[in-house]
Amino acid sequence: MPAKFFYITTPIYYVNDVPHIGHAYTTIAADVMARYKRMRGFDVMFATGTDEHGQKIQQAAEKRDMTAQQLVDSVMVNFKNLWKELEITNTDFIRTTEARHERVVQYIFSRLMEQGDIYKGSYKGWYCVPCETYFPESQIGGEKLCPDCGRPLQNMTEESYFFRMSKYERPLLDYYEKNPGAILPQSRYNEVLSFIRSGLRDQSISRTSVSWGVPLPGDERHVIYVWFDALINYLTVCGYPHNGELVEKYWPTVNHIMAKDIIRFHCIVWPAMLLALGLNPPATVFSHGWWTVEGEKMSKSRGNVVDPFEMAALYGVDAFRYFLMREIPFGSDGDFSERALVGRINSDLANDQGNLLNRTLQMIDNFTGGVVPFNSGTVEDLDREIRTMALATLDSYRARMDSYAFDEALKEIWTLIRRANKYIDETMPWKLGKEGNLERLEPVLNTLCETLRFTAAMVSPFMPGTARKIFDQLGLSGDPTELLLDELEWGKIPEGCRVSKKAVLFPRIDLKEWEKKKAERDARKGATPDPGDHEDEVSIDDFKKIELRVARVVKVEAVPKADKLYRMDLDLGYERRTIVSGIREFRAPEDLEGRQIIVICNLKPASLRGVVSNGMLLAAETSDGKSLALLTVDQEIAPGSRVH
RNA sequence: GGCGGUGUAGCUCAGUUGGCUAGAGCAUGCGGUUCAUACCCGCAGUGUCAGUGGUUCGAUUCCACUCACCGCCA
Repeated sequence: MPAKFFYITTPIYYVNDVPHIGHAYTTIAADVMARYKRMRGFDVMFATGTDEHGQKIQQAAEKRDMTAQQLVDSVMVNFKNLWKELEITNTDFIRTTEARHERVVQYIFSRLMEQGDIYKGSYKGWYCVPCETYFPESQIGGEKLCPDCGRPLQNMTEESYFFRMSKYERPLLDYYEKNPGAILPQSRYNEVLSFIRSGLRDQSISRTSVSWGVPLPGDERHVIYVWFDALINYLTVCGYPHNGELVEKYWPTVNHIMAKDIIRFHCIVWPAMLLALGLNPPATVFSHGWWTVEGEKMSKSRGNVVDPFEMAALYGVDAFRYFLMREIPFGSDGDFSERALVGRINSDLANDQGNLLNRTLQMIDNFTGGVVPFNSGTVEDLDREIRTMALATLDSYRARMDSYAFDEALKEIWTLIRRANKYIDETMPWKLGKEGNLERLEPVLNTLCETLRFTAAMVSPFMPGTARKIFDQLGLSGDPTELLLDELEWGKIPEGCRVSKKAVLFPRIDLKEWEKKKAERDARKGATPDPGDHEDEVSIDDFKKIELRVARVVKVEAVPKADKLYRMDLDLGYERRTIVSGIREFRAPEDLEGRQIIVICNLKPASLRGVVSNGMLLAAETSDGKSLALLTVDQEIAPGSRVH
């Protein structure tokens, strides 16, 4: 049989960030696919890693008074540890600061330069220094503020090397038109194609303003832009260019998994680079959705970032993995809530799956002396129906897995599990046992054990630990994560297989108790708020530039079509003025009118939802954004008084 | 503004090329069962299938428009 190869990757994660649920999700999905492909007989290469270059890293290191290398060395470990904790079976872990990688980046750059796909030019545009990004005119408006962080943009002209991407517009279109499955889900495919059709421009791939990166061969004033550098990791892992054999085996099969925010690099820039190198574009680029948390966008400033280490510790690695893969279709956005996770644990894992194993084992202990009945008794239609269903489930499971429909694959398994629970009620093995009807009891219990064996096999890419426990308790030898699905046959439980009932797979979580503990955890988290980012030092003169004054709130009304905004009329003594503030969700108008507040008077006016705001009030907000306190004065003072 | 998508049971969603009484899981109510983790099994539901109009013998499914929300546009 000719060997089958499969290469799957996660993005390399930027180390200027602690690992969160988003990283975990991508990597778990890739791991599930990698494990599944191994069980289909593929020789799998599975790579993840860290992106360690770029200006943000450089700046973060300076702030902490360490070298960039020291910083990345220390932070990178968080990712490695998480993957170990989550039982990720990656075969490589690539860091962009490794020599093996930098060599490949420089090789590729030089080669593309030689063949005329890279040229030197200059880049002009509006640049945000902290975000390391140029923004198009269409996104920045008249204020020239960064759409991400709100800070002022700089009009920059920078000497830069360019990748001749425009040249690959037609070849890319040809490729995608011939390979409609190369970008999944389909909605992303459509987006990418319409983007390419609107015309491709050459891509800037170097920076002179940054020093932490791969030096550009032949022009040391430049550093290679992080994205160009980062994408190449996929080839480095594959042994490009020196290990032609490896490239030949794995590269044609490469699947890139990532979140939807970075598809353009993966579906346009990267495939164009590959075409330039004479390599095939990725076989599949799958972009999945984003998780909100308890219905809200996850962000550091809100303080609602989900820590995967914490979730795994609280609920177990398998339950966490199961939830992420089951809760939403791969490709869609979804909401992460601990309550929903607990719901899935109780209903799917404890009641349906865990209980099926538990009650089956108990009956084997009670009625057949702890040994799985073997090839005996009278098999009836009902037993054959279960067998047929298990085999059909295995088929549809494979089809779902092959198309990344993880949630559907799991639903297929659970339909079988529910059927098996019903089968117990239909056959009433406990009654057969008490009656001593072994003729009927034995095939029934055997059918149940076979069903459990099948479900363990199918579930093992998602929940490897659980699959092993099921095998262990059924008394089966071997590792379910290592078996081959295509060789899975019904009726192969060996003679004399002795079960050993142990702790239940998933204990039911008592909701009342859980709520109490959750409240305690939340309270503890609130006690030490996340300080967020700190600002640079300022001089007293800087501070004096900010004109703070006491104002009396005269009138407050909601801004139409804006959930969060108030239009507030203020009395400053020497004048009246209007400001717009985003505190509607925290205070009612009657709680504000008549109060004295602190206002920045010399803030540049800004129009919010069509209302011009001439200043800003001051308020304190917790890092989770859930509560807010207004700044005021501790006794009445003339409106307009200056605050120093 | 341009292109694309979504709107179905209390919640999360499935509904193939238009056709039997519109489905699943969770949650709710009632009944059964006792091997089992107060579990499992059965039954019961509720739906102007976003709205309006059109094509058709027949529309959740096709077409047009309206409303709401979302994605992409370096």
